[in-house]
Amino acid sequence: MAPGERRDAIVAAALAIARRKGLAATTVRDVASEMGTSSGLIHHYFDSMDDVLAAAFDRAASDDLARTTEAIAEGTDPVRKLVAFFDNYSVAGSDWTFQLWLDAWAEAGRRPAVGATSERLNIAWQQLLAGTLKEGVAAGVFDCPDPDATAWRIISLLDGLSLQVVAHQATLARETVSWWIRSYAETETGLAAGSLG
Amino acid sequence: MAPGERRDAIVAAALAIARRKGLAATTVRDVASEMGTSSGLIHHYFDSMDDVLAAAFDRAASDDLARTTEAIAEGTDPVRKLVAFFDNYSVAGSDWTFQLWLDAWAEAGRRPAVGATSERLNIAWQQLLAGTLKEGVAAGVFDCPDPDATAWRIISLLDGLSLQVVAHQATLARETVSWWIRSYAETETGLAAGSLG
DNA sequence: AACCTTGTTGCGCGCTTGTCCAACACCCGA
DNA sequence: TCGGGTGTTGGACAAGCGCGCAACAAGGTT
Repeated sequence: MAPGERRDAIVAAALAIARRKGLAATTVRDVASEMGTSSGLIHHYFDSMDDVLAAAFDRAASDDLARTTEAIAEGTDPVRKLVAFFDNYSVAGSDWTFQLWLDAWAEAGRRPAVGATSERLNIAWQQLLAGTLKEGVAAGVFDCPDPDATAWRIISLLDGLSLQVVAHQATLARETVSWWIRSYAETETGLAAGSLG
Repeated sequence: MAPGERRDAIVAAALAIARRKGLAATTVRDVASEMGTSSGLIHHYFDSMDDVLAAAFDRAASDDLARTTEAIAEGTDPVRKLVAFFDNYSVAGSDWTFQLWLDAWAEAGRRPAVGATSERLNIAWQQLLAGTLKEGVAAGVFDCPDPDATAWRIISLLDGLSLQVVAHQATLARETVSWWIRSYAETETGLAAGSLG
């Protein structure tokens, strides 16, 4: 086994648990059990459990981001790209992935390392969307005076609504949220109602 | 000491700790130590720690809600009421109150009592805004086909943007967020640009 | 063959958590 | 004066945590 591969396996196992139980509830023994190894092994590759969890969150968000970036890169039609963005945004996947974001946002103000990671990834998501918008504007498909600001607003509305879906499961229906977001994005980009499905 | 007063003192102590360390990191012993009493006392007034944290969060958020409700009730002009709502929404006050919301959303999935409280208060805020919108519609000032849905969207955008301000302090400026929200509310209510200041 | 590095094990120490409980203090009505 | 709620204490408890450590396995170097 190549060096670093074992490390990756630990992160992957930690992530699997975290998606299932939440970041805070993921323990050294959980990870070891998931891998079928001993708990001491984890400490051989990581100085502390905090480091493992930070790496797991980083990877979860990075993976989602990479997958979404790829999905967007495939098409050429700006409208399709926008749809791909919404289909891949974190809450569209597992609820626990979004729960990871909730955990990160709550801890961001108190733990600098977590805050830096979540800020970096949040900005990366915003830039992905902003880039898509800019392409659409350049192609004459979107009418959007300030794509950067629009991207922040769309992502924030998405986060705010997703938050209700994940934290309070009965308050808002997932389909309703999806519909509202698409409508809002149409307004912000000057698309005709229903363009985003 | 009047009955219930001791209970309030526990809630106040728990709130003080929660603001300092976070809702999730607040322990029975922390609260007892803050009060200068024993840990057993907390369980004499509360069935579980979950209940204590829920009560602490409840108090912080309820205070904000009551203050905002009062501020809105003072005026008669729907536009002024809407402005009052934005001026009093939690992030407009102290960052630490909004930080408690972040904590509560993250903990909602793990602590049933906290989840129920945050859901209830979220809905209360939404209804306060929805009520204001409905009044405006009845008065012919707002043009808003579905005030309930609009209220959810405005609050979610507000939460999503506030989240960035509080969790990642350098990413978005508070004034920018305030401006975006007002613009969005104008769009949703058919008000002329700049009506909300 | 002897040795050292590296990977891995599994146990257990020390600590913290929420919860429970027996005991004590106090005060008010009988 | 007595009795019994009520408030309060402080510690015991089991469970769970991260972490360190002595020991063993295996392979490469000398």
